[in-house]
Amino acid sequence: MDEHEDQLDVMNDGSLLVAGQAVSLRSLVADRLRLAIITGRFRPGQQLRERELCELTGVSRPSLREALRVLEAEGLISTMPHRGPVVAALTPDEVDHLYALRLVLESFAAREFARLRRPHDIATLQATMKRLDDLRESGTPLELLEAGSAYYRTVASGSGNPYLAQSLQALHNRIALIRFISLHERDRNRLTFTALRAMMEAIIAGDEALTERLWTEHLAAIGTRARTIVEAGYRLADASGASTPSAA
Amino acid sequence: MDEHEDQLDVMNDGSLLVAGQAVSLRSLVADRLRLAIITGRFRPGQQLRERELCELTGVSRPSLREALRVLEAEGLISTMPHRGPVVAALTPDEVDHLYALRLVLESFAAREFARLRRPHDIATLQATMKRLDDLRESGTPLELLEAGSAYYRTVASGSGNPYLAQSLQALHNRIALIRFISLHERDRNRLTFTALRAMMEAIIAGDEALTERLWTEHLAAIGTRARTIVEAGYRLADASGASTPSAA
DNA sequence: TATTAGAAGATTGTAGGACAATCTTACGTA
DNA sequence: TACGTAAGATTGTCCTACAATCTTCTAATA
Repeated sequence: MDEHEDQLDVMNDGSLLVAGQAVSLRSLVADRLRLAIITGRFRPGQQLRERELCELTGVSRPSLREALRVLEAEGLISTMPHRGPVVAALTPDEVDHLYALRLVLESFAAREFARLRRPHDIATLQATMKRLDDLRESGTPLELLEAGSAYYRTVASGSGNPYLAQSLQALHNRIALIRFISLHERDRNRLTFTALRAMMEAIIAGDEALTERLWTEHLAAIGTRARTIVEAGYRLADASGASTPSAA
Repeated sequence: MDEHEDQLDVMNDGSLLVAGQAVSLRSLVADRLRLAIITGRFRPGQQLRERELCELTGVSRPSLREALRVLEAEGLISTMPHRGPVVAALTPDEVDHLYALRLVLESFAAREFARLRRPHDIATLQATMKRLDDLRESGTPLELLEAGSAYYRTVASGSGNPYLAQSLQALHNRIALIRFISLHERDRNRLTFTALRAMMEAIIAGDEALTERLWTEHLAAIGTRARTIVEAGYRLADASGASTPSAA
């Protein structure tokens, strides 16, 4: 049987380009800078100088500037007329707005996922959940960040709507640093693991109503936490409140 | 120390820039190219050559290329590795996905608008509706496009969520050409006028459920029309079906 | 001490050229 | 006649260098 529909591995991560040379330099630069912002190497509000970035990345200014335009369009940096690029810093209210938008987009994606129930997406979602379980005890925050991003990315992809997935990817990039900071709290992570598993099961069961309810609860919880982190200046604020699960 | 955080009347509309010089050249170039794409001067699928664009806009290649990156991030053009920028051309399925996303975002914005009912936004919405009424008989398609965009932009702004408004703006830019083509049909425009008025009244009345229902019906109607236009190759296809109002 | 003027630094916009990759076209051979 | 190959041309990409403008720091003076 000539079953060639296998492999090709097109569903690895996200953008797959045919061969090794089909990726432009500015894309690589944008990826590097995006990662630096997401992981907090460049702090929110920090002034970026093109000269330094050129030395750090090893590319020329035109390439760097084109990469900066991409990041600017994604909302990760903002450029003032003659003051250079600045790493975007969110206010608590902006976090609320972002999470409100995320709830609308992501719960819709999850519901569509639960409605379509495409086998391949289900398998991928289970694989990302297994990856999360493997990291549960000994995973670093960066590993957890990437595994969680894979989970949410799979949900977005499972909606079958590429534009929805693209919007969610951009939104997640904007809040990735907050998530990264939050992932340093291991006890809260356990609650998130439980929620993600329940959400996955609701999707696989095709229960759209339950999916929406669980997603709303989950986002309310982590949205509140995100606001707290930003209010503390993008740092873990070891709130005096000991351990109120507060899933609402 | 010196904390003068008094208001500077920054909340007029959206982005307020101090004087006339605070806009970069690449922004102007991006605006010009965006308008050319939206109004169909550059047809979907058309190959764009940087050299020609440099001559048309009168700017150097670096500035032009930075503008192209902005448009690429907005989804208005796509750049293949060594084949230059191409004006994005939507497939019928992509139109369906875009309108599905638009329904999610815009109906949420309208519901938030109806919930908040901020007087300033209500006044602006009424003004845009009046502008539409004034253009009802003698407005050109381009004038109608801009007036309709102002209506939808006001709805998005009325949600109070700037990120939601920004996402909707980008989405509207992608479908503007389809709307522009559709606006050449005067008889269909009347139906749209009626729908827009009803939707405005539902918002002002604060009736979120009615707002959602009307928005769903409206987007279903124009989404079907949009798909038809794309199927006809971005042209009015004078469908044989005479005049089924089809508000469902 | 407060205000203003000047200079230094940085960013932006622009120009030109070199290098690499791809597409087209013409020619030779089977 | 059809096909494969090679050369030319076009296009895209990247780099260096320079002019113009704005910000900001510093210093001098009222």
